[in-house]
Amino acid sequence: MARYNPAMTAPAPETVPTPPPGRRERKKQATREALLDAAFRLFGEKGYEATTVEEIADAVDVSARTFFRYFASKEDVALTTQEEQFYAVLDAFARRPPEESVLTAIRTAGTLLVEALEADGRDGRPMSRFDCLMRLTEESPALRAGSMERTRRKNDEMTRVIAVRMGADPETDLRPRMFAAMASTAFMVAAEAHRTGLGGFDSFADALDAAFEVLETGFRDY
Amino acid sequence: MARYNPAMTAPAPETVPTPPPGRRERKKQATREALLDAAFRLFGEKGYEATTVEEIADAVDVSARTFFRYFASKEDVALTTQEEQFYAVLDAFARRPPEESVLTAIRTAGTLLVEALEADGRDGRPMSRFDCLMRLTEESPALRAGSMERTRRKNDEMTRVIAVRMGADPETDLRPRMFAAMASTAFMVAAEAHRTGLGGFDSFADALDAAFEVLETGFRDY
DNA sequence: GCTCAAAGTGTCATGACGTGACACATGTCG
DNA sequence: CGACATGTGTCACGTCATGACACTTTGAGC
Repeated sequence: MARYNPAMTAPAPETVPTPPPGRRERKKQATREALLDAAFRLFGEKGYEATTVEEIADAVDVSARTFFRYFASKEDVALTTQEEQFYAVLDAFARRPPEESVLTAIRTAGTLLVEALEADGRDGRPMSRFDCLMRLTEESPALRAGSMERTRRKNDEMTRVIAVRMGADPETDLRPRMFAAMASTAFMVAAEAHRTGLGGFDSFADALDAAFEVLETGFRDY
Repeated sequence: MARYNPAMTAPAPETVPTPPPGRRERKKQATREALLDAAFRLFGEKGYEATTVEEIADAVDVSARTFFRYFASKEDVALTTQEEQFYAVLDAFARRPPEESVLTAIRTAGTLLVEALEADGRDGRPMSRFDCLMRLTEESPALRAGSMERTRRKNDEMTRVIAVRMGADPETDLRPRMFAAMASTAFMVAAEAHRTGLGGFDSFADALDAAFEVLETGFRDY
């Protein structure tokens, strides 16, 4: 497993679809970011359940109603980050060299990304959203539930990409879907192991690697 | 689980822990059952989200406050059934002959139970809670989320039982936990396939068998 | 049978999440 | 500037969930 991170994504050179964002759009983005920041700061200080939407909105000096125009729910503001991370993994997976097996490609893509995220949180930074979310997910069953449901929905997309690599039809062949779900399972078990200290892994990346190793070895011979 | 079908489990001959349930206890059980019945009837008629706790309580002629003394939440009343089914599988798994592999034992236990549940729903019965719950879970993301989170929590118990069969230490060895999670995954993917018609399985049991077959075959060679 | 304590229930109040309606203000563009 | 679109605040409402307290039923002991 590669241990460091070779320049991951060369963002596809898009055909300048950037109509210079006007003041309105900029303000919107600023508000959104401010809400995210306030939310994670408060979540970190008081916990997820104990933080109310009103507090988040107040911290940014907008009405609670406005909060809900940016995020569908309190859960949403917490899990948006995770959603982005999922797409990062999906993207990295799709870019792995085609000669890699499905499992190897997912494993590599996932591990590299997690390592990058973890490195990001070090060097005295207050606490990355990644780490914060990890703690929140440990603390709140409701959030965990939401997180899993989102993962499940995203698995449709993962399934399609896997099916392409396998040359299988995801509508009739259960394997792509099962593989996607099994990979998600590896992530979730690794997260749980890391959060709760189970297995004594030093990092999420280590736990994830161990989880994938189990997938690699298989289930049959026990 | 069957609405009737008295004592499918030969209850371990316990040392007469049955202090003849008095009128109080009987009334409580009756209320609980009535709430469950009303809930599933309304859920079936109007859907999960559209049914309010007040309606359920009214249907049984108790206050909404009382409802919450029987069930922690609306979700709870819907998923209690599933919880029982989980324990049925866990129990059946634990009773499989010790020479069976972990995977075979889970697969057999799960498939047998699902077949029994499905058979239960046939022959003109209105609609078993099993089927109803399947539909609800399809319809409501919130319920699905809750269902998965509960499954995840239950996996701790499954992990322990698997660890025993493997002779492994669940605190340091990730495998039992991963196997438990993978088995749950098989159930969830099968349920999804069955609900959405994906793969064209005639029954949940068929879908489940196919999902387990993927686990059996493994992930490595694709 | 009577009394008393425990357990179950109803009522009221409260708080948080989430949404619809409508008016206001702030930007965007001709 | 003026017209229009878009974002925001305010108000009202419905639902879930919980705490507090009082009232009733039930079970147990005498």
